[in-house]
Amino acid sequence: MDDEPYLADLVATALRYEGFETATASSGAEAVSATEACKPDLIVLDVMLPDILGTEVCRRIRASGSDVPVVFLTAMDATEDKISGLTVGGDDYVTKPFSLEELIARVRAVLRRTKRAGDDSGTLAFADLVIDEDAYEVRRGGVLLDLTPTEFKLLRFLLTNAGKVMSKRQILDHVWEYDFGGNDGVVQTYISYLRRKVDFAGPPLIHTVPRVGYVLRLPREA
Amino acid sequence: MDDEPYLADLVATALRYEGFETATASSGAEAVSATEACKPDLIVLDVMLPDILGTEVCRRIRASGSDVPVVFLTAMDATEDKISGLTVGGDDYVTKPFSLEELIARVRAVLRRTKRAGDDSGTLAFADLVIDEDAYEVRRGGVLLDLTPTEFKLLRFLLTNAGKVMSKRQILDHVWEYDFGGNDGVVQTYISYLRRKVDFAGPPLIHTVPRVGYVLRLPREA
DNA sequence: GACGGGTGACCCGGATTCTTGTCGTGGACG
DNA sequence: CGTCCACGACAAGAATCCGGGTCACCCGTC
Repeated sequence: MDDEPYLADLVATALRYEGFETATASSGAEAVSATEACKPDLIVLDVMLPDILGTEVCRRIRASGSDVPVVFLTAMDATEDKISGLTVGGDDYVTKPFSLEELIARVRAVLRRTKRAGDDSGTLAFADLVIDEDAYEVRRGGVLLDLTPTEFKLLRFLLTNAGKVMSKRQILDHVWEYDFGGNDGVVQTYISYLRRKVDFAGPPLIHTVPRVGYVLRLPREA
Repeated sequence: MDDEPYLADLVATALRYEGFETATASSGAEAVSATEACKPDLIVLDVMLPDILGTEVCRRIRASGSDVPVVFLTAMDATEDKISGLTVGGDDYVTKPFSLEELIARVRAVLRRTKRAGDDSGTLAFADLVIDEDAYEVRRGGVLLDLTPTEFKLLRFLLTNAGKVMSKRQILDHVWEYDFGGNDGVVQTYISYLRRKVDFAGPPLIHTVPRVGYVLRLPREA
């Protein structure tokens, strides 16, 4: 499934954390056979594999008659990868280095799209806060908010974990790219940015739990 | 399982005390083989091991097809494992120095999450006292209490051991970090703080057993 | 070169933690 | 019955830690 072993584990763990069942493969050949054995609902596939290209893996899987959704992991610079990835039947791709939060959002989006449930419209909501993942839009009480990408991902993470206190470290691990080396002072800064935009009008939804972390939740009753 | 022998024993003892069955390994290689032999429900793994990195141990365990949950113990300053907690394929991580109480709470949380029970929502309760670990909230008879982190951990410890008298020493050993150097006068102080907040309204739940310790229990019938 | 997003450093004010000290209680013992 | 002592409750205070905000720098793009 991946060329860097720890990356496969990282992805698998993050997905398991979100309640998905996972299996990993360490080579393209293994990935093909594992797909036939496990009949997965979705495959996360690195383009760079030790034996063959991920795109080739995807082609073989398709050739075997499976239409399982595939999300590619691709190096940032490789613009060619993107093109070939989607043309070979991938459903989406994420460029490295990515954040776990980003990957999981894509996985959910693809699953949502392929399962024609239609009940879930690609929006997340909490109180009067609505996130449209497809349009990359956030509205508070109907008013469109102008967020930077990092702000958007941070808010989406807080929203998907609404009611749960997340530590700065957890936030850093999920929202920032997996090879980010900095400390978690950044999180404070971005919480500050978000508050300015999200809690500008209306009751505050982003709360600090001192020495523990941050939560998205309704304000306490007075 | 650990690089500092006494730490492994400390953790094992604490877990056994909580009713878990435990086995320890003193090196990474041993840990891998012991995992295959014992089929544990969960592994507590120190990142710094004498032979190989804990992350490598985790990788090998995963490679052998096991998806057993792993909780990492990691040094805070961690210049090495900048590749932070989740980045190594674990389900959760605790930074050293930690309190046993904290570690056990994490272990329970991971077990709760991985077992698709879903019925247990992460709350503990005794009488009209309810602790929500996700939201870091405590309520007495529905009224929200404002506790500091240390107060929270102390109350959680008393609650998980409701009805059992815990000595000041035990409390100190479980609630405070394992390398805490102070004396147990601090326990008295925090019991005092807790009483002021928890037993403020309603019958007292925190009781002193002179010369023995403290208990959380219902008041005696008059 | 200008611009905007992202990061890390800094300072301040306030909360939190831990220590110390005083006071009160209850039991032991002469 | 009086005294002493151990222990616990709590108050007060000092040191530390941490959150919030601001600001300056870096780096990419246009």
